Amino acid sequence: MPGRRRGRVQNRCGRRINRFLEPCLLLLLHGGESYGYELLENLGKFGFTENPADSSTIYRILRSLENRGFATSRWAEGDSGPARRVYTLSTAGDGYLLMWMRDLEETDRILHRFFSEYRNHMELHHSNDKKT
Amino acid sequence: MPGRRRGRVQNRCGRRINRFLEPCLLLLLHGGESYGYELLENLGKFGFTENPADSSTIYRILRSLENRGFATSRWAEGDSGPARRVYTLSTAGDGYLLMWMRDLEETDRILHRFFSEYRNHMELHHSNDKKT
DNA sequence: TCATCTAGGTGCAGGTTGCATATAGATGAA
DNA sequence: TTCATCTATATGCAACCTGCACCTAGATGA
Repeated sequence: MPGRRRGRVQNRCGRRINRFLEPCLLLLLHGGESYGYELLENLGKFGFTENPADSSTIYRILRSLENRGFATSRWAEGDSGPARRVYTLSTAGDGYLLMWMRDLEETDRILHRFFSEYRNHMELHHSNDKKT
Repeated sequence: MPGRRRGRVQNRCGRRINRFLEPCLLLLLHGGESYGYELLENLGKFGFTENPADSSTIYRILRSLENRGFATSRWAEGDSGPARRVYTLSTAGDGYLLMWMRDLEETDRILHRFFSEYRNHMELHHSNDKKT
């Protein structure tokens, strides 16, 4: 239910973490230069298989990474098909990925704090059920 | 850096999970009826201490829970201070909390898939460093 | 010639959220 | 009495994020 939309259901597909596509792209680019279309296909690693990521979001994130100095881009011809805008991660980009990693670890702690509260609460709740 | 805003830094404080305040409020309300101002204070359980949640968000979520039939509200006088709008979770609300729980567990899986990819990649990366 | 694939991109609308601000009753100190 | 402060709820706005629809255009092969 979270993420419903008027008329049609929004394709949120597990992307419940804000801007999660960004660290995924950073990690892929850390493995070597690449371009939008290829990155889109490699996102399967992160679970974007059933519900693939939207290409517009990817292109926008890549541009914003470049604007903030986390990557550089150049046009390159491939073996086939149209020219590609190939992105390379900068040193600042490496640092940014590390920052994202720490941020996501913090998110994980918050999540598990919630799980702990949930279990704790439900145990009390059920033991109260038995008493009454 | 994620979550920056023009001019000032946005207080995103690790709340990177979409609508995370909602399941927190649901869990608190599952423990018994309560009202906005009190809920705001009890959110500390979930790690909203250093950067407390914004009250406007809480009041909006409570209203939306009521609009969707997940809670009911009534005005009640307290021992002191102005009247309070007291919310009670409905049966549908219990189910909604359960749904949120499953959703967050899925989020956790996605998160750990990323961590696994990250560690995997960094190991390869470092072993390549040694070779060259 | 034309459909299809590859590749990159824009515009828009809907949803989420933090900040500023408004309102108002209750409380206690000056 | 006046006034600051606490308690309590609420609205408007702007920024941000994202999915969907749609567009352009080169390459490829039937």
